[in-house]
Amino acid sequence: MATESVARLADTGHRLTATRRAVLDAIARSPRPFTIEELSARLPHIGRATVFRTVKLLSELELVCRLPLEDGGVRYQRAGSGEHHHHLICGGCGTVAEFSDPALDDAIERNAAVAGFALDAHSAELYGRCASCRA
Amino acid sequence: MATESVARLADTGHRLTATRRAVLDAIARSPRPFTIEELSARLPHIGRATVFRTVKLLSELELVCRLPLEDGGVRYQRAGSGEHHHHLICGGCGTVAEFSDPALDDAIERNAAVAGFALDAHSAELYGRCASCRA
DNA sequence: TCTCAGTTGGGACTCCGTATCATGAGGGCG
DNA sequence: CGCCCTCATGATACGGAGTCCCAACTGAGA
Repeated sequence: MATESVARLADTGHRLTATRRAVLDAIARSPRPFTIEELSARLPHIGRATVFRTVKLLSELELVCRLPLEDGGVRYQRAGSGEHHHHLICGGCGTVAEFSDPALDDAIERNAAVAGFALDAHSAELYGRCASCRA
Repeated sequence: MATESVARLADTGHRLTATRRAVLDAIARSPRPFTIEELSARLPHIGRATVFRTVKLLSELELVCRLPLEDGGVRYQRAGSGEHHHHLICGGCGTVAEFSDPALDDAIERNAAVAGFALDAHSAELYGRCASCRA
C-alpha cells in the first residue's frame, strides 16, 4: 500500500525521505480517520510542522483525503480508491464510507450549468449514523 | 427583512436586545457574504465575542448560512429563502448563488440508504466561476 | 417596579495551521 | 563512489478563528 504512495511521490518529483516514509507508514496503519495531532503523537521524533506539510502534500497528490466534519473539525483518511468519491461520515463511531455516484455528480454539474457557473470543484459530505451505530 | 428575524428570535425564546438588532441590521445591509471580522469592524461598539455568539445563534436559527470556502475559510450570508438549499460559490468575485434541487437531494438520500446510514445532515458546496467572472 | 435568567464586553486562552530560517539529507551527475 | 545543489526538516514564533470566563448589565414576565 505504501509502495504506491512512494511511487506517486517519486513520479511527481518529490523526495523519498525517511520522514515521509514514516508518515506514510503511520497513515497506512491508521484503521480509522485521524487528526494531525493523533498522527503527530505517533511520530514523536517528527516535527509537527512536517506532519502538516506531509499530509497536505499527500492530500494534493490525492493519496489521503480531507474529511470536513459536521462540527467544523477536520480528519484525514488514506484514499481508498484514488477515484473521485464522496463520504458518509458516522457521527457515532467516526467510520467513513466512501461512495461514488454518477447521478449525484450529474445533478451537481447540471445545477452549475443552469446557473452559468464554470465548475472547478465541489464537495459533498453526508453526516449520519452507520448501520451498526443505529442498533 | 430584519423584522422576520426579530420575530424568529422572539419565537424561539431569545431576547431582543439592542445589540442583536444592531447585528441583524448590519447583516441585512451586507450586499455580499461577510466574515465575522468584517461584521465586527462595522460594529465597533459591540464585542467580538458577541458578534461570534450572535452569528452562531442566527445560523442555528437558519437566519444566516455558513459558507465553507474552498480554501478552508468561512463566510456567512443571510439566508435567502429559509428553505433547504445549496451554494454555488464564485472564486472570482465571491458571489454566492443558492439553488435547490430535489434530484440532488434524492441522490444523496439514496446513497445514504444504500450504505445503511441514517442521514442527519449533508453539505454540498460547488466552487467555480460565475457567468460574469468567466467573461 | 422587581427580579432573575439571559446577555454582554473584553481580554485571555485554545486550536489549528503557516512562516521563518538555519541545518540536514536525497539523489542526479560526473 | 562521492559532490553538490536543491529540497526537506525541525524548532519556534506567529497568525487567524473561535471559545471561555466572569463580573456587570438588561430584557421582559410577574
